[in-house]
Amino acid sequence: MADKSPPRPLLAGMRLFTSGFLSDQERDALERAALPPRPFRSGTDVVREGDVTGHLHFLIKGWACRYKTNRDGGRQIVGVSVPGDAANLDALMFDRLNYGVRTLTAASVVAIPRERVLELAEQHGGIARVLTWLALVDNAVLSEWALCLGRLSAHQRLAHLLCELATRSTVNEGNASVFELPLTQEQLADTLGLTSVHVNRMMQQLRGEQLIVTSGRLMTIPDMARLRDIGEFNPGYLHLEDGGVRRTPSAEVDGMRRQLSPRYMAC
Amino acid sequence: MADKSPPRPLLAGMRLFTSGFLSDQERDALERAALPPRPFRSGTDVVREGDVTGHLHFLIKGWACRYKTNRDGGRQIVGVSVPGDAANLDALMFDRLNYGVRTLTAASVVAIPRERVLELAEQHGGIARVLTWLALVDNAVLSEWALCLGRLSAHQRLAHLLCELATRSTVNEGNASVFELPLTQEQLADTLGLTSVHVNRMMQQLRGEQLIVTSGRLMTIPDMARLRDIGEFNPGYLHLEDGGVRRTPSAEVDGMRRQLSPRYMAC
DNA sequence: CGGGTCGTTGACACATTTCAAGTTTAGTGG
DNA sequence: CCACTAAACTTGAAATGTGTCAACGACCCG
Repeated sequence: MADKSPPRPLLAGMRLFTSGFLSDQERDALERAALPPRPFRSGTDVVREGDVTGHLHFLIKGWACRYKTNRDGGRQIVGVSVPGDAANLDALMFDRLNYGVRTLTAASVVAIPRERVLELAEQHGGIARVLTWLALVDNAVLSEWALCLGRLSAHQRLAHLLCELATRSTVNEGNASVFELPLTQEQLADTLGLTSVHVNRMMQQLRGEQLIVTSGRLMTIPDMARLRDIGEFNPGYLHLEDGGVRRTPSAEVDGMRRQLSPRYMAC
Repeated sequence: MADKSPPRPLLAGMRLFTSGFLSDQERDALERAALPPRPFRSGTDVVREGDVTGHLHFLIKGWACRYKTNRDGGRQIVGVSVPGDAANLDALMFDRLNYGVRTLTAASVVAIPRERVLELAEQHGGIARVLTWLALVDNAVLSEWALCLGRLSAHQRLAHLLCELATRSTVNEGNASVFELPLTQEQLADTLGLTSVHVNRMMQQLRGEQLIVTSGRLMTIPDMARLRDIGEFNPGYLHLEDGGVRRTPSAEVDGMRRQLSPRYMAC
């Protein structure tokens, strides 16, 4: 019953919470560590490339992206964050970010001081675990993007990205999908390693094939199955369903068994 | 003083250890959890794409890679592991890997059962922390690769990769670098999102520019600075120097200060 | 009404792929 | 140690996907 009463349901929708790793007590501790939400205009930097930052940023509302630039100004988006996502997990361990974080829409962002998170992770197993889990999910997404960038055609890449964004931003309703896509064609290009001109053409192709229907920012995918097939998109890598390996259930006795057995070869 | 005496210096060279997060006690605990090393021939799968695995794999000797394939057999290498690296951190949290792990040379691999690692992370703050750190480093490398794949020319990409591998595989001696590069041109191509034919041509170009000298598997880079410049390579993202935020030194009092101050805006 | 961002188009240039040989190197068994 | 084979590396010519440049139109917001 101290003086500071934290605004309660700040982090409620965060993937950090919904993934099911945390006890109520752990959620409370994180809520208490969170700073008041901060609003951002669309297209502004939350953190600049190479900044020294002492805070983790979580997206309450709006979209954002991580991006890197090369010498002659080429931009590569290396991550898209939708509401509920962490924007810069790396800040937990690294002083200097090797990417910038920029909003793609107007957004509301909650920061938590890195040191507080590290302390909490030390005290609470669930928090330590969910952080590792989040990092590994980011990893899985980046690996998939590497496959796309390296081995898929422009046509496929665009299909793949649209599938991913549709899947992450909406609850799937049947085989169709409707959602607000805030990325401009140039931003899509920066994500896909293409030119905005070429993204435009590929988008027209997808429209011509009746794979997407657009009206302003609204994107409709009439037949997700077909678009998934084109883009070789399989949502497994997003790990939307799983998560929440809570404690370590039968691990104690199991671990001993495995330790003594020479049958580990069958890993 | 139980019956099982663990082979002691198994993990000694692992980045897990050398990053300086762990106490002696924590190292011991990990050593005890490690299974006996297993030898692999060059070019064999440690874990196949999509396998269910219950073990984390660490490379004691030799090189390996993580790879993914698309529908028509195109392969993309999404990670290269040198001795000391973890090969499949994701196994810590995910039942099914969305990539395969294949040796690039003859190799020796130590496995640790995932459940044991999770238990240990629960009990030891340092272990939890080093795992998160390793995941975030993997992340930083993948982001950099995304930038390369999306926004660098073939010439630059090859230069960049050679710089990275040189940096990771050897101690830097002055401005030159000599190391065994076990990747075939086809494997380089699978890493760079190119064709082996084109990698061949780019390699000849680099040779012609005196940026590299090859003799068999031996790769010599006479002037690292120049090659770094070509490939826009900056080793920061590898996080070879840093690591080892040990406990949370002045964090207690610092954290409080920051919590009360409205100056967090300057993050 | 005016200015700026975003989307669209066309013609052309070029980096990279594809295909289809050839040559060298490394590994294996006799 | 040689012969044999498969894998790795090279080479050239032609095809093509994507980039570049430059312009124009649509739309939004003040």
